[in-house]
Amino acid sequence: MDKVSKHAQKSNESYQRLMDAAFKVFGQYGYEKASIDLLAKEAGYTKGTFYLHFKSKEDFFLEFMDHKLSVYKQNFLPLLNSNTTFESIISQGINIFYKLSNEDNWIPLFFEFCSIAVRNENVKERMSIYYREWFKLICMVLEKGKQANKLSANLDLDITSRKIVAVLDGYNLQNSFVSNGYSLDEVEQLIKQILELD
Amino acid sequence: MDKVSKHAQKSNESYQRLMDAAFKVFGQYGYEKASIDLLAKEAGYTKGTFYLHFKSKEDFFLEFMDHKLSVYKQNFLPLLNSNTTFESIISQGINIFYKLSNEDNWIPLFFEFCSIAVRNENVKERMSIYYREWFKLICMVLEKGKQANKLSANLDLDITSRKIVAVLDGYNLQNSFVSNGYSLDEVEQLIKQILELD
Amino acid sequence: MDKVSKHAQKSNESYQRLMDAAFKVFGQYGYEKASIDLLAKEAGYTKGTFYLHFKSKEDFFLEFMDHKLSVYKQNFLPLLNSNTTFESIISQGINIFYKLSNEDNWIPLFFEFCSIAVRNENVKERMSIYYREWFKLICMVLEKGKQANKLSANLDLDITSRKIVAVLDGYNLQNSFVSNGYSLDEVEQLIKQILELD
Amino acid sequence: MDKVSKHAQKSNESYQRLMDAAFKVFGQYGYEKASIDLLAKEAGYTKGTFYLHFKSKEDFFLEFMDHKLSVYKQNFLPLLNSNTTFESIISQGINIFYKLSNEDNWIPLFFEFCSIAVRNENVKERMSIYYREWFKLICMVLEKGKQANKLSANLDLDITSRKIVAVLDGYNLQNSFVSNGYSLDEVEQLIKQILELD
DNA sequence: GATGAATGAGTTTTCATTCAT
DNA sequence: CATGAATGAAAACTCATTCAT
Repeated sequence: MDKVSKHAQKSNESYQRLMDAAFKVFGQYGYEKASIDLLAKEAGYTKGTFYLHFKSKEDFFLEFMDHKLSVYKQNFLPLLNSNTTFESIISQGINIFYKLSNEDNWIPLFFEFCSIAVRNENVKERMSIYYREWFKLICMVLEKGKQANKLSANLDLDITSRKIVAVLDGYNLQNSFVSNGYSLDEVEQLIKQILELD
Repeated sequence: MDKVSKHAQKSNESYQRLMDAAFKVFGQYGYEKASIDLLAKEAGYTKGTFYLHFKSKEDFFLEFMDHKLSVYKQNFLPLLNSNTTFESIISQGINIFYKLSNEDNWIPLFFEFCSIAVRNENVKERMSIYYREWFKLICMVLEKGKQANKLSANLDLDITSRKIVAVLDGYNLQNSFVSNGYSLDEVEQLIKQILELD
Repeated sequence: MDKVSKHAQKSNESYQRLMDAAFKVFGQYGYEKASIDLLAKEAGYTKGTFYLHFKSKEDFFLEFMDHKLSVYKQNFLPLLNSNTTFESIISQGINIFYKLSNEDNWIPLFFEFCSIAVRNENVKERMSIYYREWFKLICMVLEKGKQANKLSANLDLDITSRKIVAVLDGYNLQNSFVSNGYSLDEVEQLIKQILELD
Repeated sequence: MDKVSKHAQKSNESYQRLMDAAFKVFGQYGYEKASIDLLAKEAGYTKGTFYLHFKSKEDFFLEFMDHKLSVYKQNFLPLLNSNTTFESIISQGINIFYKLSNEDNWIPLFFEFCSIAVRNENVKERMSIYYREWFKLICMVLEKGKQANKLSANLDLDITSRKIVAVLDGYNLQNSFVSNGYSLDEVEQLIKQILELD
């Protein structure tokens, strides 16, 4: 293994470890209270290493956000190639959503994204992209439902996807603060009602 | 007069001015970046005066949150005594929600509440209370629908109120980041679908 | 003594002490290595107090420069109202210059001003003003020489004042690095040669 | 090969490139703000290479100073072997001085040397040597004037050379901050006055 | 020779909080 | 009631230097 690749490998490792640490630290402390010091220490490095990779805290946050939202969405891609029934795909989708939502730090992180986005155009832009991709992905899944004659040909997929996202976001919000809020079963039931599947 | 009894002084002018300033400053800068200096100056006072009324920034934030959420809910109380048709009450409610949501700083502030709540038990407790009261209020409205035979007697009001809140929250979230998201009409249509009014 | 004046008095005192500390600290360490920490400590305060009075290090430096250059020039004002012979006024002026130049920290500070001025437009602007006032003052003194028929009516005072300043600056520069450089007597002799007094 | 013998390696390409970079970078940013990173990059290398050649930033600066001042003086050596009239040699010297002074970065660098010298004995020592050599060189030129009977045999060359250097330094200082300061012609006129040539 | 990852001490700046007036 | 001077802890960011490759 030559010099170059050894250096590159080390660089990659520290980059990755900083990203991983960010998930934990930004989730746990929020953007403002997550210090670079803590972030770096959590990754097993010192501040200096952080600035070797990123030129500022905001820069890093943006990059981390891109990374995190991209990974988040990839979890849903298998739905597009699934061979099971449409109803089953819907259920699976909800389950994946549920699993991801319960990952430590994801919900706090998501609120952080929202909270910063309303004041920072760069972050807002990323949220916007994230939502659009979200809608598109759901539209693609719903399209399969139409092709399988499970959904009415009249159903406006754009609007429907937006409704579904609203219901899921609303569910997460509510469950963060109210124990014994409504259950996943009820989410599924509501989504099926929106899809006129029942 | 000790700090605790300060809660009783809500009629004070300085108290009110600080609350108003908080709505603006916390909304615009977020909790962490809103300095006491700025807060006090916005209210027309200096730091010293702030500490005359509140023992810490967190304390103040908590009291402000109580104040703000309480004022927020009061906007919906007229719905309970309204004499119009049930459908009209629903429409009115959605309109009030829409108007409040578009008030400057409300959405940023709400995200701030969420973002802090997931990490701070005191704030979380308040969010929890807020949501419960929200549910209760909607239940009371829906009860009128049942009495007017507009809603099925079988409809589980607890679950239904939760669904409605989710839809409204989800709508706000989405509209904060995606222009041309779904419209108020669609919200109303979806809520009516949930209520099986159509 | 009322509250206001007590507060104002304290404020004045800390401002003054910070200015005094600056003369010592900037002179001793130079702008870059003079930390706010040290500056404040030298004045008997902490960093926070510094930022109560000045919004940044650069801002402070500019204000300090104004202050210092203004005080510097005031030392020469008595020359304008002196009643002695023109030759004596010239000698006195050179002596004042000599005394000020040998004040601890003045020369280092002056080099600092020069060194920063070439890279910072704000500082350069101040240096430019300083020099122009310098020229003007010398012109006024020389004018007295003309009125007393000690100087040729043909002498161009603008050019002459510039030459004198150059000789004095050059003297200071040289004496900072070379011991046994040329003496004050020689400066006086050279200036008299420029003035065609000999 | 130890660090000390590095002085002998002045023919190295990397050495030369670092020296050239230093002229630019120290001139542009000043000693404190010129980072090794930038210095190395400007020379086409990386930090590591820098430390291969020099043991510290200060060390490098000292060596750079030696190098630069030595190159500076070499520009005047042709004057010693010139065959033209004494007056013409004087004019040539002033012109060389003028040309060098207007080289980008030279004046800022010179102020940097001064500014550091008053606080650093090593740097001061080099400035002292520089000035002494300067005086010596001028004395040698003036000696030619004496031999050609252009200068009075009574003229004290040591003192005269000091005066000339002061005038030149003063000219540079003044022209750095005041546009429309006195002109080269006036410098020449003043120097001739000092030499009693007029 | 040359690279660049990693460090850690140091720098400017902000800000919640206290307290004498 | 109200002020504002003073504090000190903590934050983002910089940079000379080292060293494994």
